[in-house]
Amino acid sequence: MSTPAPPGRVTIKDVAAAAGVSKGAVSLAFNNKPGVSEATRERIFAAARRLGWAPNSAARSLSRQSVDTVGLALCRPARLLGLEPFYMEFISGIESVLAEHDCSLLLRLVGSLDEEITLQERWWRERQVDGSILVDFHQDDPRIGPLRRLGLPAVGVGHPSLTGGFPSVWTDDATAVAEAVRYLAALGHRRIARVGGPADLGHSGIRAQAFERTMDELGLGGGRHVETAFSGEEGARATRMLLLGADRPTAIVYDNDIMAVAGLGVASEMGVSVPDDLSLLAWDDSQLCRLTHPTLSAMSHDVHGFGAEVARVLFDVLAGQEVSSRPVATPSLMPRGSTAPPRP
Amino acid sequence: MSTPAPPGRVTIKDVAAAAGVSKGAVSLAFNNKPGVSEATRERIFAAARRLGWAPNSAARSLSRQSVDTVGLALCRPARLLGLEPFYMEFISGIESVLAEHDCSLLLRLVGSLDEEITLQERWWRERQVDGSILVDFHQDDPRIGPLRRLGLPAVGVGHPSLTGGFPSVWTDDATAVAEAVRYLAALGHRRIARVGGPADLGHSGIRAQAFERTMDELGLGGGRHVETAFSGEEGARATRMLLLGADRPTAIVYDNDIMAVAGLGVASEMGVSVPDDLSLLAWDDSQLCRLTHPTLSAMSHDVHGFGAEVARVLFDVLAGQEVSSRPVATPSLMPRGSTAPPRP
DNA sequence: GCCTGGGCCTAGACCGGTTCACTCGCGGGC
DNA sequence: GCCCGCGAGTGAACCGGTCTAGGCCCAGGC
Repeated sequence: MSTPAPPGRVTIKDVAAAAGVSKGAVSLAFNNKPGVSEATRERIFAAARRLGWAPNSAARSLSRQSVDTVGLALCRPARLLGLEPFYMEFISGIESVLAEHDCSLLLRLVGSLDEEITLQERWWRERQVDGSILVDFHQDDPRIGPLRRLGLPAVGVGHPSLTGGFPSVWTDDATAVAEAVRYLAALGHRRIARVGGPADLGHSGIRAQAFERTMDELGLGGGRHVETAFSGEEGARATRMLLLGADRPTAIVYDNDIMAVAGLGVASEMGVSVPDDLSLLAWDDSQLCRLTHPTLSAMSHDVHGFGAEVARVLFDVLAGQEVSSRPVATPSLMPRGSTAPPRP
Repeated sequence: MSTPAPPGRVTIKDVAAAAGVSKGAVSLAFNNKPGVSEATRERIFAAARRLGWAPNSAARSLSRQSVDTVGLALCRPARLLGLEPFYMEFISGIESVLAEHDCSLLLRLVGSLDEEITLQERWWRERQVDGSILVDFHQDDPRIGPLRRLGLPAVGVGHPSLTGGFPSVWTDDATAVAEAVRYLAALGHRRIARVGGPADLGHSGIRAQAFERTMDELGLGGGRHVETAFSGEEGARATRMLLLGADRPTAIVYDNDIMAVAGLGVASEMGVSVPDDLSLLAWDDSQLCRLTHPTLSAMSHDVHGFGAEVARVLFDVLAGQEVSSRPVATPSLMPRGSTAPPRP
């Protein structure tokens, strides 16, 4: 055929010329708006295809005043993130919904919440994002004030009591912790410990409280927790500490999968048999829980769906709807090989 | 003070007016270009700070003809990705370099290489990215033709023989595999097996060849491999198969960490003692390898640095330099608790 | 026959930056 | 005294789309 692609970049003007119409018509055709006849529309598409044209996103963003991009900053060292199956799964859930809207995810790893504040301010001021997803809320999270003042459209991942006015999506961790503890108690465990995240991290705090409350209700005393930073190494250290201490627990609940795996390693290293001498319960239930021996019982939830729901709420926010916070399904127990009645 | 931020969005014009200069001067000041005096520059910065202004990125992209964003599409199911510590670490390495250039990473999970081709074409045609990072090359990778024709600036992660003309960054897997096999042979192992990725995946193919060649050289016969899709489950299945088959191997080399962990679980489940009855060698050496009992010996490399180097090469490409492919450090053996001489 | 209305399409303003050609004022050299 | 050059700063074109106001034409109603 003829008309090889022009040497420089091809713009809407070239397409318009090739189809014998004005720029406006091309724009209408490509945005599926009325105002061009079917025949013309076809001609325009043909010309665009022939020239290999697609609308320049910067130009479109400029006049549309929206960039079809949302931001997500993760504030944990990469070494930990890579190990947490949670996030990739969560991200993929987010993306599955974004893709339906031709929207992109801007991902950034940051070192601290202050760094995230700076980043989000830049993203918003420079209009690099239409809105953001905020995760890992802390008690009195420092991001809330600055970002709310900024007017950044955002959705928070975490209990509404933590997200300070940002619409939120959360799992009911308190109920899930209660279920976990009651299950272990029902098996006959009386000395139950918990290896959690840092207490100032919102959901860790909630889980910690729920743990103590449930233990109290069952008349098992406060129960011990150890705080860690979610890393496998610290999970191992915490487990070692618990197993070496007086009043060794017969069951341990972990705040994520990786620490539970590490705990299993420690038990094996110390010659403590799982589940005979020690029951272990993981959290999140990634595939990792099925790879160990024994397999890990876990509090299981649909992380992909969680991410998807978060994205949906963000779109509601962006559409200007007044959205209310909403919970997604509560994690539920998936018993496997690492939990059993304690040895008499 | 006075001058509260204007109700609508604030633009360069507002800042110019507030500082009593022209738009051009503001632009010069903000881009650290000569043409404005120190005093004026200060006044402009003060005004911008007061109004909370930052240059609109869409507008800047439009006139600069660059978007300061690079693309990365990952083509593996999220369920696997989340488990592979490799990618998050790799991404964080990429970002560490991008951040220095005020550049963002556009990340997308795709389902197939064809989907990736479509995506990259869109990204490039719409100028959503200045360039891309291509990973997971296959033999005769279908992305090469279309994307090279497109003129997409990109860097390939993988041996130059795979990346079809895209400048590449790679680790010398062949040498690393040879080291792994020689090490096991030196311990006294004669029946060594390998659990690898799909053979049509470039680096798996290279490792497979190197494995066979090295086994041959050592007079140990071809050696057995099993192909998997990198998932823990398949790693477990492959291990089970090897251990149940005739001529059970005394050592197994895995293509990533997660399969090695799964292999360890299977050994434990089958009552095969590691390392006494079976040696296991992982690949990548994420933190995971230190969490199991016994700890996993692994071929170790600096994944973060790998990602950083890839980003650096991409910037060279974007700067229009004629760059040549380059290797990063070869993975090297990190012996731990999962390898030992075979029981006599 | 005239007016109305709707379908199709165009011209041009506009989004908010960057950049280039140009002006202005001033100091220095001869 | 005149010219040159340079630093500072301006105005307008430009990037490539979207979108609004309006023009033209034809069918239909009274």
